[in-house]
Amino acid sequence: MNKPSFRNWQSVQTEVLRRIHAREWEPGDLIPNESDLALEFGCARTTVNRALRAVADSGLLDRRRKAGTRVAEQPVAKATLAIAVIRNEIEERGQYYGYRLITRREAIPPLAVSDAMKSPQNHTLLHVRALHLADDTPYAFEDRWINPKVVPEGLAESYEIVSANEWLLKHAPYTHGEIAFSATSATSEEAEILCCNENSALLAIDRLTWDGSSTVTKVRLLFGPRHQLRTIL
Amino acid sequence: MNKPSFRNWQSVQTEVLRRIHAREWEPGDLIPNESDLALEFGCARTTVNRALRAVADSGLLDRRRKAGTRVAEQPVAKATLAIAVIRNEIEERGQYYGYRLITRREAIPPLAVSDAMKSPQNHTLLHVRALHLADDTPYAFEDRWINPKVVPEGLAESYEIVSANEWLLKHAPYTHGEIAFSATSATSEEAEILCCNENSALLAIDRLTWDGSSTVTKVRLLFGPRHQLRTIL
DNA sequence: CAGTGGTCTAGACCACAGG
DNA sequence: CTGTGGTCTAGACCACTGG
Repeated sequence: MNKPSFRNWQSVQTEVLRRIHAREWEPGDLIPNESDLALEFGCARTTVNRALRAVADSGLLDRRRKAGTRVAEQPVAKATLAIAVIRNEIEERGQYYGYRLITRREAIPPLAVSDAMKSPQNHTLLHVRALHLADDTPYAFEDRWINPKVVPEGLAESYEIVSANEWLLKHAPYTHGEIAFSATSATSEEAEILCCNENSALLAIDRLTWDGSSTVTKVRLLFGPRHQLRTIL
Repeated sequence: MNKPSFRNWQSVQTEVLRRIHAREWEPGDLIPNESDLALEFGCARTTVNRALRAVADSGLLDRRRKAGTRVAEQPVAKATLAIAVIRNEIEERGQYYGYRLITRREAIPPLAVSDAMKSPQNHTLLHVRALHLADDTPYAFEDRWINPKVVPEGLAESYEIVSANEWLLKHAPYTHGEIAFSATSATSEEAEILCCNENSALLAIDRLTWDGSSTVTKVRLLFGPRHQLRTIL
């Protein structure tokens, strides 16, 4: 029985995944080190490294210097959600995108918001609320606070044609952010905006983005009933 | 003005991110090719490649052979959610994990389930329902269907002590899966189980896992009101 | 201290797709 | 057809950390 040769890191990865799946390497097992595998696979250690790194990133292997590489006992599934501009999201489904500005004003935010944005309590922020539609049906309600200290040009924008969602992505760079998914009951106002029943269960996405140590914007997106966020594992 | 030298791919990545953030390279711009950057940065092309690949993975660059590398016009934020075993999730918060089996029986699933699992309509599956608790408070309701054709050993397990969530991860390998997040109103039964009000908005996670071309299991996890899934961008 | 993974290098060949 | 990114190689040094 000949050893097949592995010419690229993807094929090495496939073989590694096969061994894990076939329980040739069982959960908790220490697998051979990179040099040995390189020898066995007939390729350079770099190639083995690339493959093992990819598998480790997916959560199936635990790697530690000196301790070696082990098959994870309880692999942590990682679901990656792509959060695109809402317009693209809708158009990629082949639907017609619509947008309607609801309100736009400068205001002192509620405590929960100024708090989360670490903004002084009496400080005015730009508050924009708008509706995104797919094929003329309400799709998502966007409720956003923008920090004019960080994005002063944002005050000059009306957000009547271009949504804040899109405008900010183009004009307000950010370094990092947080995102949270939750469920909430539609208030009567939200129900009216989204054309659903009051107390319908809505999927909410809250995002807070930072540019260095300043908060750029905080947004809550409410999706219509039965909306799903899907991805593969 | 000296050119600082970049000794590792992380520092190259940092510099690339800085240029994008500082708009030295604007959205849509074609950036220099790898060889030129390697020259400029005083490192090997491999190192530049590694750095650019990392940035591209995060969505800030678009790379195409021959066409070169461009700064993304509308970077797609990618939120990666780690879906761990519920017990670990709770224990990592420093809470006490509890588990209670609600029902366990072999049954013919409703059409929606047999359909999604691509199982023959009259085929019996194992149906397990259980509650996960954090500090004796209901945390998540697990409603699961298991395919005994794929996991026959699963029929011998009582799931009274070890949750199906945990048992399957250890004993039923899978190759791929789908996951969906949504919001739903608590039925009266769900409300009773989770100790919340009927019609409360609950966060639901639906997972379907495959082993090759066979469905292993389909599970719906319902989390108590106000539960959030959080991650960083 | 010594073994492991992490990374760098210089050079090479290749696959792909733009013009 | 040609320039770009994608990858491989062999060898080297380094950083971390387990024993």
